[in-house]
Amino acid sequence: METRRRGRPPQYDRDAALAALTNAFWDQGLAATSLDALAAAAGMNRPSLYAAFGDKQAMYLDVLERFGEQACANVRLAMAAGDTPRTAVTALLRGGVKAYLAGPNGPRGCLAVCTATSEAVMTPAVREALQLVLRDLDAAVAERLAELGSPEPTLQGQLVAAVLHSLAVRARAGAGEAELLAMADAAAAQLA
Amino acid sequence: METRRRGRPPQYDRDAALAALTNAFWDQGLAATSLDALAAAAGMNRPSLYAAFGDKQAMYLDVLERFGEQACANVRLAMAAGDTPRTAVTALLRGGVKAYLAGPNGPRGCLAVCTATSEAVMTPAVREALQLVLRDLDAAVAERLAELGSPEPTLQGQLVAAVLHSLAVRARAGAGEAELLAMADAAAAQLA
DNA sequence: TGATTTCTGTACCGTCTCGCACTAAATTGA
DNA sequence: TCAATTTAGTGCGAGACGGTACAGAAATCA
Repeated sequence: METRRRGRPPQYDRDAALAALTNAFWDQGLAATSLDALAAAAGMNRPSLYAAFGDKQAMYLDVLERFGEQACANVRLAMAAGDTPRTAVTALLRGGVKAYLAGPNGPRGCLAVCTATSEAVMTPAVREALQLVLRDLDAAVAERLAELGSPEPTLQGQLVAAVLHSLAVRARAGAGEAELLAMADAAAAQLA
Repeated sequence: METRRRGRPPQYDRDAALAALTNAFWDQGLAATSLDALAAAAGMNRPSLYAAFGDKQAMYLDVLERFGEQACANVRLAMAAGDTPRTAVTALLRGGVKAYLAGPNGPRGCLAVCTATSEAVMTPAVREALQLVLRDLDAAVAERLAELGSPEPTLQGQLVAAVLHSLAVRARAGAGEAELLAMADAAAAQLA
């Protein structure tokens, strides 16, 4: 098992702290979330936060990258449930709606699309990280569509991901579940 | 002509100042744009900015509302060029790509989708204003599609607007023009 | 010509924010 | 048992930030 290290054992759990940081950034984005808010959310003092996760932007980039990985895993999981392009895309978009409507302070959509985009013009590291997340999401959708025999999975994957982007923005802007599900079903009917 | 008012005449031009505030908010969003940056952009002192436009959030909401109006006018103008749903949607999406790639500090997409979304969870006024902008955009697209004989213009309008949202986010994240135009054309081919 | 009105510009204020210095605490190892 | 190591916690400082008070400037009006 895990070898005990010298020195004072940390009181924080890294995964739990990252989850807490994710939640804080998901609600307010990078600029609007203070270090005090991040520290409070993680249950850590600021010096400990710095030692564990780096500066504020480094924390956000860490959160964004992990979020992208998790989002791709969710895409694969959701689309695995469908055995045709249509059923796979329906499952993906409907699952997206559910996820985007969740949040302790109200529907918060997708952390990447809904918060990283704002920082993208003036913060190259965020722009590049967001670009990677978007491309990985496109690729995950395209890959499953190819498996299911879609004739043009790359462009198709992009269009399906486009609907996900919009569903996320609309949910975060306050659109209702029925409206979002109707849009998801219409998109699946037309795109797959 | 315009009656001269008593007192010291203002040195700023309201429309020019609003345009400057729009540019500043478009690059960085609400939280990341400081008052000093806004004042510098508008060529005004902070007290004058406050007197003319209210507090920072009021400025942003003003900018967002006007942006939404202008965006709807742009949608109508772009779609008027098409005489079928397909040509109208193609013109709209291609025009959107051009607009989203512009910006003095790099591609900045759509001010509403790309910056207001981040603030939407924790700032009800921004969420509601964004919701209105999104709905007006949907309606503008749907209206023209109805004119051109689209069988289901409301849902269709939403899907086309969804592609616009995604194009904006992708442009701001650094996607290239060729890729965005290919996606725009594929979307027009499938949705109209 | 002075009063009144409206705007500009400087200074100021309180709070927030980021980041770090330093001490104390909690562990392992010699 | 004490040194070494690693982490937690408090306090600090400089600057940023949002916003306002107030004096001066520039106009109109009586």
